[in-house]
Amino acid sequence: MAMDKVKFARNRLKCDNGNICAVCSIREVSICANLDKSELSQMASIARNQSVLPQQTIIGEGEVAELLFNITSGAVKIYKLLPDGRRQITGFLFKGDFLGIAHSEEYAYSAEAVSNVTLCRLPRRRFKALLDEIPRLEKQLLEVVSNELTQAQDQMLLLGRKTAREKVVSFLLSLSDHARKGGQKVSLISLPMNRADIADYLGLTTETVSRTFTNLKSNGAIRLLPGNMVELAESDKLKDMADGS
Amino acid sequence: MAMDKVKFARNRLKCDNGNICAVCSIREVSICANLDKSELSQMASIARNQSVLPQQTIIGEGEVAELLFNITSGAVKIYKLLPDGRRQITGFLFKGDFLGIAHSEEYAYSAEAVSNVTLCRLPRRRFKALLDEIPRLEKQLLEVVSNELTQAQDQMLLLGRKTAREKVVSFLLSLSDHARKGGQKVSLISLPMNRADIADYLGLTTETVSRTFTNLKSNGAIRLLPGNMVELAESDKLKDMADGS
DNA sequence: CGGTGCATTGATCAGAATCAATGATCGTGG
DNA sequence: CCACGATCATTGATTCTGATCAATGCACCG
Repeated sequence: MAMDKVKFARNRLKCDNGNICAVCSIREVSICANLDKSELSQMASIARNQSVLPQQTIIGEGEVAELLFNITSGAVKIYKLLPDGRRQITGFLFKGDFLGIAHSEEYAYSAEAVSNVTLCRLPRRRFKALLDEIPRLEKQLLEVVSNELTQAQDQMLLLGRKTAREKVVSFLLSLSDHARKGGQKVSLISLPMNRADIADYLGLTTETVSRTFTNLKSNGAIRLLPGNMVELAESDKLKDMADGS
Repeated sequence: MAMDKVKFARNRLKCDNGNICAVCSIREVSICANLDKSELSQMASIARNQSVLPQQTIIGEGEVAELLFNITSGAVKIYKLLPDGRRQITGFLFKGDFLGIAHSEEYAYSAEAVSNVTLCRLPRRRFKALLDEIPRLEKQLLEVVSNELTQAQDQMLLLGRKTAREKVVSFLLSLSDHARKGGQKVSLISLPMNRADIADYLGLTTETVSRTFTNLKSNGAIRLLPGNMVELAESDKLKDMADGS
């Protein structure tokens, strides 16, 4: 029965890490997509699972980058700080996202768990060595980083040129889009992060985020539901609001 | 004499593209760094030189990405537009920078020459094929893209959380830093782009950029010289101004 | 010499920040 | 189970930074 299976898997994990990648639920949406069995077992040999509680720091900007992570569940925020404490969240990461890529020896940003998070942890040196052995892995990584760059450029447009309302609507739509890719309902999304996080992601204050939500609510564009859920109106109308057209 | 050499090179270029990479002046600062002779000749076999006048469009957002470019001289701006014409310049590119990387089939941004520009043009399909043959090239590309991502995150911090003055000073310092890497004087930098470009890069208006320059000038932080040159004061003081500390 | 495009400066406005208070939610312990 | 406190979200009043509108100045070029 199911219980036994789980127990068996756990036991195997303790003494032998061999198949954690083979049974990984997020493999096909992660950097490990398209790897064959032997490549997966190479990955498994350097990978370890790890749990992180909300608010806990995963990596710190400027620290020596000894570990890389693949997010297997939960939400993570990555951010940069100014000396006086001003913060810019440069991204929210979810299951399947890769964390800690650094071309330099140090992390370029900090990362903190937003919700309960589980991670697949990889020593950087060994991962880099694997890149030489598994060309496909390097290709996947290049694709991941290119995607992140494109997203970063979209976010620059948002930060530099959009109004508060456009920023908030764009944010909600990007979460909705993310839910769509995960096969979930697109009109009902969850906001695991608090207002301060949203504000620091959009270059606003918590008060402005809150007022904008209220305003969108009274327009019938959204509904705020219990449990940090938001219901979106027809997305065509919202899509127009997101870029001012 | 020198004249004959140039003529000879030009003639070779017409009938045989063989050594354009071998003699490329920006090779070591570009994606072609660290390639061996045979790899360079593979690159050369698909590369063509191209000149672009100021203000000319090089690629357009949304177009099918058939070409990639390596900038061999001059300055290029890349940008994204909102439907109503608002513009965010996401980067200025200079010699050695790579242009047109797109994980999708379409360019994610537009690019336009700021000054006279010379390019090394590569058909995307053939370049992608080369990536499979030359692992080192893929490594270089990954490094380039990772670097751009890090820069993009810095720029997000700037756009979302810095004041007008901090933005302008950060911009000047980044140009100075770029000059330093190019082995030029760091206290005397050139601004090939106009005020509107700077504004659209920093998420400001031309008026605010202009006022901020005037203000920095009267503080003795900078001097505006003829020929779009700017002289910077001691960079320690400026570095503090760039992040509000 | 005039004209065109770009930069600067001035006056005013507006959107978002800041300062301040209140309200809602959740977890904890009595 | 309820009361309390802590944390987070919302709302209000006011301020301020940077945008907008408008005019002038400057340099380069035919």
